[in-house]
Amino acid sequence: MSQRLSAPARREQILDVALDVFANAGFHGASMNDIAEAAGVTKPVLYQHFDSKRHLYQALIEEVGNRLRTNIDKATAEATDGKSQTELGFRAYFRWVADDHDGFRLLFGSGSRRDDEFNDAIRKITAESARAVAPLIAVDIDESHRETLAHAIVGLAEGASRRLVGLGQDFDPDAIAAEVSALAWAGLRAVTPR
Amino acid sequence: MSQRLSAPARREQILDVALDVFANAGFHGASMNDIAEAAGVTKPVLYQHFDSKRHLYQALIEEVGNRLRTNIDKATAEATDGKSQTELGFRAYFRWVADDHDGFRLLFGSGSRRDDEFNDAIRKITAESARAVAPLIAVDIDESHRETLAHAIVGLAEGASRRLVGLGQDFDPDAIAAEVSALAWAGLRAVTPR
DNA sequence: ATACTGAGTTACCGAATGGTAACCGGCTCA
DNA sequence: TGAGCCGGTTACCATTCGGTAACTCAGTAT
Repeated sequence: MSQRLSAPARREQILDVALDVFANAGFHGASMNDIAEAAGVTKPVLYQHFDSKRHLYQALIEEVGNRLRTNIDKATAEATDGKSQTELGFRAYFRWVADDHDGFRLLFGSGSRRDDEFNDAIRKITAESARAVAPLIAVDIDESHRETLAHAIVGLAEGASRRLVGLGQDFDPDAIAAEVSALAWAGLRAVTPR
Repeated sequence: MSQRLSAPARREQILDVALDVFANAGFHGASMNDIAEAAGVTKPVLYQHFDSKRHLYQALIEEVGNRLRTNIDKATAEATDGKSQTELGFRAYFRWVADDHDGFRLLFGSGSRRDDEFNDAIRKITAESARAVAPLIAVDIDESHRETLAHAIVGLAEGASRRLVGLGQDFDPDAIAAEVSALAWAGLRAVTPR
């Protein structure tokens, strides 16, 4: 049945397959047997590459998080002003969502947030996005409120994406990004000092 | 140890205690024994009031969802124009979050989204919020995009709340609501027909 | 030929957990 | 006073699932 693969190749394949399985069934809903079967091997093989189910899951969160981070960083690096930074950031975000539905569901789908260890990893990811957003609020405002608003903006993208992914259909990320970023930018400009 | 309660009283107490336990440990992380112990009874008592663990959880989602819905509906009923509708809606939302941390975490914390059945229940709740938001986008725009933007706005509140609840401290819901609703309203006004 | 390497399998264990059958004991009312 | 209602308990079962020890077997280098 199963092709014999080199260790690194098998590891990659397992990560690939596990993302699919976890995204669809969740951490608790997916058993190691399920993943092994989907990968065309047996359980002990998984344990040759990952110490535990948790480690496998954590590795996935890490990897998917990196993909997201990298995409956004690359996209916004070119921007000079806040407005285009906003536009490019959202575009990168929605493009990522559009072609990594499984990744989105793994991180934000969720069920990952239930576990303290996983939740921390995911919070780190959203916190990074928020840190990129915070400076776009130009007005003088309480630091803690600025952080909260930044997280709200991140939630904006998440809320839209959850629906889009939930619909199951493909969507045009650039079109969505244009509208959402327009909303976000206008909103950010409207924040006033108290 | 355990006080002898009437059936309806016990049922209420179980719901109360279960919300606490589930909110903190998640659906899978909390065992029926945990809940029974927290309620000061034994497992079979739970099964006298709820058919299964899932039914108990579902009942909680339903109840918490109703509280949220009711609060928002009551608050926005008095509003005449879109702007104050937005303000009052967000204020009701954040007030609910502020005094029902456990409820918020149960619905959006989450882990509830992992299960199809639970996810549907929660989607229904956010979809209702979105339906209230959608008419605030006055411009002529594709219906599906309008829906997506409405969900984005709901995500706005969720994103802010998740951070606030995550910090573990109490917060002033009205202050947050003022800022977030200002952001949302300005953002909604900025959506342009394509 | 032989011995080694390393990917993969079979078969199993132990713990946790959802759920249930059978029983208990105090209160109330005829 | 005794029957029965009802809230509650003890003790148990069945199953799932993470994790592991021991083994197989093909290729390869000597």
